[in-house]
Amino acid sequence: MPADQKTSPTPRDPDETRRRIQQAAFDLFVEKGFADVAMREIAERSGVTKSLIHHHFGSKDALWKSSKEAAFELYAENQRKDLMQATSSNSDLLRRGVINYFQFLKDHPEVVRLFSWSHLERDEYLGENDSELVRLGAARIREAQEAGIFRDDINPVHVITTFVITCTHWFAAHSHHGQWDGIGSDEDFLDDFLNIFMDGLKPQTAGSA
Amino acid sequence: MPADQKTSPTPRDPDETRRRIQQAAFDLFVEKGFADVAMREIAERSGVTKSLIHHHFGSKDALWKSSKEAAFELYAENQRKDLMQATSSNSDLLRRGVINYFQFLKDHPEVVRLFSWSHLERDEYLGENDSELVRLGAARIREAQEAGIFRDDINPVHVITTFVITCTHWFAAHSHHGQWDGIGSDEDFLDDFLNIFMDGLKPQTAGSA
DNA sequence: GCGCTAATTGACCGGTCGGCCAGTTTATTG
DNA sequence: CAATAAACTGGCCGACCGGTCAATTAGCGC
Repeated sequence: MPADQKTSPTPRDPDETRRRIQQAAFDLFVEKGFADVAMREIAERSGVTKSLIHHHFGSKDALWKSSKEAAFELYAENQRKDLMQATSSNSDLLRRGVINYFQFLKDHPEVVRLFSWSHLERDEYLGENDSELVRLGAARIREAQEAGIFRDDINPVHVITTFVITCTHWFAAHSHHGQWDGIGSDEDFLDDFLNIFMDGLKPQTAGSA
Repeated sequence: MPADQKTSPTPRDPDETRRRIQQAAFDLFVEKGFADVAMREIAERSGVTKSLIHHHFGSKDALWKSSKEAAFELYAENQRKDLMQATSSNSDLLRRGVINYFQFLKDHPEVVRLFSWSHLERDEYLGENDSELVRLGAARIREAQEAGIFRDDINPVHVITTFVITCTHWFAAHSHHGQWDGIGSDEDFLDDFLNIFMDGLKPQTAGSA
């Protein structure tokens, strides 16, 4: 045959194929959620036949689960690193934790979105897995309370919850509320939030209303 | 009469029919989002044929839009009422606003969920509509800052954003994080959040870190 | 009563869904 | 160089998707 030989017909590489399928599925799930993604789309985007996806992953559900695992792995790795490296208890520790968490979410919007989909679909996978992280964080807060660094009339879990919620939802909300009049950049918001939050956590000087 | 006669074959009531379709659609959209709801389900749940839904609403999209409008109407009514009734600027005003907002979300979890779906689907309907409310709220904060009630080194919009985000996401997150070790009730969390938040908003006494 | 409009139905459309299966092609390996 | 397993393909399946349409039925003014 003339010029257009197929440059070695098909250099097979199952690992790479698997990876590309996984990636395509991940991107689509992040964008549209589980229900609105078709196997055909995943096949098309990864340049592979639908059958091959079933060969590698078995089902759409398995692919979805695999995507959640990938996202959670990213998330958990970051959080564990941050929680473990801390040795002493002081006010800056929490501040740095919040900044780190905030930055992670900013760098990984796809994780935020995938988690949101998963939660709305009443998936329990994430809730089961991150409770360990919350427990670790709450323990740190409690230490700081006992050391007199933070006020001790607050449930430590609620401190964690507040900052996790605020950071996460800031990014989840960012796209659609982005045009709110006078809203600032990510950094501006983080500054303001930290100022309120950290000052509100200071031990109170008795005579507060 | 012998119990099970059909009580006049079909007592037509188009308004009631419309209402039932609307309600069934709303409930299903809240539960599963737009993509995962089938017209056939809506028909079945409202005890009506699929064709009749098209007769009354035209299309699935129209039904979806109608659901969003209904949810937003509930939401906006509550918010407007709260923002309008305020006449003077003081610290308790914001506190009461937060409590009211929190209570509304607690009473209307379906609104929270529908908004979440809508946002994830990158719908701009809500963002366009609630910016007015945010502007009003931010103006109130600014007044309080100018009156020396709140610290003035914070962007008022970020104050609104923080409390809206936290309240909303508390309920959005509530179901899946409900089992976090040591997490408290809605009221406990609101108390703790308000304590941190309101104290953090107090004017700072110069020498703060 | 009569006729018109609107409510309501069931059958049906083309298209897409996730999944399956019977093959073909490639790499490995003995 | 066979033989075997795995990677990969195209075609097909029944189920379901949102939407349409012609036909029936009920309400309502005259």
